[in-house]
Amino acid sequence: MEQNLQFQSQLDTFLLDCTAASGQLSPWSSFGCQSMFPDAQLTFTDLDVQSPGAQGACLGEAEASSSEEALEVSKRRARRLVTHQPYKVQRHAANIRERKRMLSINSAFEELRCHVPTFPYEKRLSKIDTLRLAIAYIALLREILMSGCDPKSYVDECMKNGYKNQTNAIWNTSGELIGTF
DNA sequence: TAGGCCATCTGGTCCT
DNA sequence: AGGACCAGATGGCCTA
Repeated sequence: MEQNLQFQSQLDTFLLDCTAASGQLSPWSSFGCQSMFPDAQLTFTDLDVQSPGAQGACLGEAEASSSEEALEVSKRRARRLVTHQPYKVQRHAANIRERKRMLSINSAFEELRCHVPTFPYEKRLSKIDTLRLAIAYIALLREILMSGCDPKSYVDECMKNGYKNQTNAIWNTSGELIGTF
């Protein structure tokens, strides 16, 4: 946990440094991420052409059926074009924020993994397995509470008979849920 | 080699 | 206006 905080603060400092670097784009791509813009001198027009997302957006815009929609789309585009001088800088800052956001989500997943029981030999739970197992685990705990039985004997009983909760998900600590929620 | 998982980038939308 | 959140696209890595 403490390591986490330390890492977070180091990351914050680093990210701020990158952003503050005289408004220039930092060479983030050299830090292991695959930048869509290997050339930092790309113009906005280049971005429009090269970005797959932008292509999709343009496609969607082209598909706007009604004239009102088309008008709204072109207005939106114009607004974008007008405010684009700092577009690259804004986009880069947004990317940094997004990475930070994903990091915080991932650290929350790590924390959740610590609370979901697995066997030591099991490989690291994926995100989706972590969520599903957490749901099943909570359901099990709830059932133990509702039963009023001794938790250990309840679990022993489950192990003996094969656990099947009320949502039809079969409890399996290897991260595989047989059946559906 | 295909499929699963993941990180990253991106544009859109909503909220403050 | 700017930030948070989201979902789609893409490419890398790993494993069966």
